[in-house]
Amino acid sequence: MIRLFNSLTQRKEELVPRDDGKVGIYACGPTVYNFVHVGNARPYVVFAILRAWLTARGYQVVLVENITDVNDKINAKADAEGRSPVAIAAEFTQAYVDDTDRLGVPRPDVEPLASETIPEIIDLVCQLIVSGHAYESQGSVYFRVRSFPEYGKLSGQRIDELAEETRVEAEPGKEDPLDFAVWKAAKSGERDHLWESPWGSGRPGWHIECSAMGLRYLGAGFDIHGGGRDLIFPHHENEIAQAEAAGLPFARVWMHNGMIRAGGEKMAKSVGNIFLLREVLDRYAAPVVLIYFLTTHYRSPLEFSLEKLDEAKAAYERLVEAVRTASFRADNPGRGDVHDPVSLRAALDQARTAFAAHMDDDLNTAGALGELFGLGRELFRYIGATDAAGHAADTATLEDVEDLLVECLDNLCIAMLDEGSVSPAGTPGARQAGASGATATDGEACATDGMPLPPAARLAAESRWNDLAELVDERLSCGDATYACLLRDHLRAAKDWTGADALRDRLVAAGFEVRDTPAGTQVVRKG
RNA sequence: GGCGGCGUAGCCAAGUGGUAAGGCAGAGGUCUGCAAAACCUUAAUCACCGGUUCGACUCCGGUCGCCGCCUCCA
Repeated sequence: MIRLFNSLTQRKEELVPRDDGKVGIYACGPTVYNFVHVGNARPYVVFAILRAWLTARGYQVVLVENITDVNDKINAKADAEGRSPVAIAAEFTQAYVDDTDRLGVPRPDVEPLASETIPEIIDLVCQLIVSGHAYESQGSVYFRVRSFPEYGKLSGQRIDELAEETRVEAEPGKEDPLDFAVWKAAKSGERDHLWESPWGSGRPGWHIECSAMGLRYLGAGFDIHGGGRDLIFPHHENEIAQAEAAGLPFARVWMHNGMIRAGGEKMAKSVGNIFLLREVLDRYAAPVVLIYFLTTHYRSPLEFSLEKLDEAKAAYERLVEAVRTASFRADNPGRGDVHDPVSLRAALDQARTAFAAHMDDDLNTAGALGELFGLGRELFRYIGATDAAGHAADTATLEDVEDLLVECLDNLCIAMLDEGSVSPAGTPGARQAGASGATATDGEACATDGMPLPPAARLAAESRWNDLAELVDERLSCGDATYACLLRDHLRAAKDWTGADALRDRLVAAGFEVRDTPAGTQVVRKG
């Protein structure tokens, strides 16, 4: 059973989709007048992971995330730069897609543009006018807030109190200061980014595009609507009013992510404490940024700092180490009796169950990740105990551990990067086998001029150490440490410490970190 | 002023009516030819004050502090 905290009711509720087995999610995306910052990226990540988890749970999910490309701020920027609003919107829409793509998180299923939803918006405005919930005035159309008794149900505000405290200035043409524009008449001199309507040339008000797009793609009474907490009022409140006053039930569950802060204050363009997503991704690999996001519950505020990213990186590397170790030891179990994996098996079951339970419980990614770390510790303990006893590792269990870790991390959209790639240039998805012969994938990239190389393992088996040694540097230059590892195993077995150390130095120079294990030399690529 | 949230070890952060996951950092130790990685040990009367309860960090009330929204904002 999936439970989600619903801002509308202020409590966790069981997810009961409108249509059996299907979940529709609408999340508020950016207004494109600048590069997105880390704060903008949080909902992008949160709702992508919600979709991933619901999908893993067997639901058929549609995630709609709008791009608001019609907005006063876009026009303001265009004016300031002497450019067209269309050009500004196009530039930053592309930048948004480029930047968020780098997170390595699957894109939303639909990313509608406000500018492509104008007919639906006009239609909705017409319905509101017909039903008496909106009125035209001087070419603009306003929503009559007092005509909608439920106004304030999401934000917990009462209309009368809003009226008393409102800082909204009375605009000419408004019946009530609380009323808000659903359609804005073109100002004199404006030419771009305008559409014809029954009320003359103009553009939609800020909130209505989301009502229209949500209804268009997910239909009335859709399941989940998400966005940042700061959007609760007035944006989401108004979305509800516009849709429901028109007789169309809106979202049933509202999810709001907490704000990212910097220096104790909300990260916001207006505060000037923003860190652009692209800047962060230039310094930290995508999975590290995801760990940073996901080790705090999505509803809590999250402080941004480079130190926290560094901690996330260390945490990520521990997970990578666990996956790498499970993989390497599964491939190189060692000799002797198989060490009893009962405790590791228990940890595996525990992690599998608890991970899912945490995710089911309002997307508790922090708790879920904790389970993975716990499994990692049990894995390391098992390996340690196995080595201490001079036993062999249980291959099947280790493979199960690796599979579970990778699968769970995949649910969190956290890719296990090739360790050499724990740097921004990394390619997601590569999994290193970890064994002495682990770098086969890299070796493939290195042409051999059609000449089949003698497999390192065969040379070693035949004790042709000189032949092996001759190939070490050549293969190392191709990123293949296989030969070096096997030669080093030989040197260490012969207690040739000088030779073994020298070879380690060469491996390090080639970008590898070297670890001696009872099962042989393990190398790890370092970025 | 109204609405909402938060306050858990040095830092970050889960969580539960029955004596507190995990990550980072620190200290000591183990393993190792030396390393690396890992493991072990080590730290919290869960902001404060009351109340309910056999028992609360977890429920209720109050206080203090911090944050968000009420204006554009993910």
